[in-house]
Amino acid sequence: MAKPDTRPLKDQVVSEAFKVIAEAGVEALSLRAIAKRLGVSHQAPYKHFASRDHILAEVVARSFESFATHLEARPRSENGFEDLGFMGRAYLEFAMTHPLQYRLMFNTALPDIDDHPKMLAKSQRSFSILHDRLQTIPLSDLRDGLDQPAKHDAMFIWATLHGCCSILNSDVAKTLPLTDQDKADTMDRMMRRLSMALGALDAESSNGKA
Amino acid sequence: MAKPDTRPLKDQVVSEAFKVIAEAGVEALSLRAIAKRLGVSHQAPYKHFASRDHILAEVVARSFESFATHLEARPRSENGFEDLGFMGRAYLEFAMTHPLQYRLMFNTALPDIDDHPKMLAKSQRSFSILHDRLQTIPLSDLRDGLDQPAKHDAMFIWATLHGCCSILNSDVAKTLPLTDQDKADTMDRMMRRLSMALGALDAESSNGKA
DNA sequence: TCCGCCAGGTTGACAGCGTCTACTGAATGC
DNA sequence: GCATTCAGTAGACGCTGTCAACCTGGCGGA
Repeated sequence: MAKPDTRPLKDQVVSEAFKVIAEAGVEALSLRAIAKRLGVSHQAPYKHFASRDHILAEVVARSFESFATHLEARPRSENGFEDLGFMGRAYLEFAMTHPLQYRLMFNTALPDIDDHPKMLAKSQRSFSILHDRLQTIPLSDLRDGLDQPAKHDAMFIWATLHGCCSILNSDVAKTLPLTDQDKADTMDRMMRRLSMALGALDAESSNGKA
Repeated sequence: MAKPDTRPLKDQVVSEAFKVIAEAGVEALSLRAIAKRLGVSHQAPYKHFASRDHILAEVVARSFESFATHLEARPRSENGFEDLGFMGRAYLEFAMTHPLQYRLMFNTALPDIDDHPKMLAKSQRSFSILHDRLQTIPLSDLRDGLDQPAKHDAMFIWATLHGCCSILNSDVAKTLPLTDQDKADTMDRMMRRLSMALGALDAESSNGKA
């Protein structure tokens, strides 16, 4: 027997929306369905949120928060490259275990950021975790004369990680004959190639961990 | 004065849907709006498509087709690595000039593939262009014992390219202070890091083209 | 020539959606 | 004790995709 939820309706709405999106994706989010499930009229949520987008922004912000928390909670290492590897693993882990939440954050047409400063702040924090970590790691110099190498390398690493899980979780991947083992292998190889790209691993010296 | 479109309604519907998606994204696709714009009743398209998803699948298939065509039309090189580089450029080029179409193919919840074999075939062709090209290039051996290295390396390259333009075009990127120059720089650096990852470029020898 | 079929168009209806407006009742402040 | 404000309800509007019934012009066969 479920105990009745005594939290303010505002919190209940966000929780319920979060649950719906995690289970069925953002397309399935319906204000009226949520209101019905919470046992209130279809207009009640409007007393707490100006529009559907405002609820969505709240869920997105919350998703970024738990994503950042997951990254911070990775195993730590004194060795910068190893630590970066842990972060990469944590990134992939989150994306593969929370695919719809991940898709919501990175693959969706989000509400206008100007209207939702909280969402903006939470999303920026996720990127700065990666960027800050990179600052203290001696990556191989590419001598391409860019003035903010850490920023571009952060983008590169992010892009690779994102691309990997985004593709593996995408509908397009379903069009390819990929087993779960294939996916795991792809992630492993990607992590090794990533190490090579950053100058942390030679082709010759690699038959195990990065 | 626009000449009246004399093609079968079926073609007109697909063209119009394609146009809407390229201009305003898949969320803006409305059957009734299309019918109105074509000057027919809202039910007319149903004589040619079983549902909205069937129209969508047609547009997706067409998008994959033009994507593959764009990849095939890249400048060619006898040098395998250079040719791969051209392909990467062509990939980024398409994604940056057709952002909504790209997003449709790779970042959208697509119609069920089992119901749309044509869409499936067109999407597989895009991947096989990359995969086939890789087969004849001597990439650095990672000695990780995977039995289909080309497949996993194709996934890696695809993931990196996809991640790059997916992120640069995503709404999340708008939350970061990125100028157009930054984006171009990120793409350049990514292409160089990609070369390094594949063993085609040393850190020391790189201050120009890959 | 007439009949029937049928592909391709029409109109009308339905449920679901987000959102606007108006109303109600309870709590709060002066 | 009255006014204001907050939280929730109820109904309507226009939009969506989809189902059903109806109409119509052209074609094939008798």
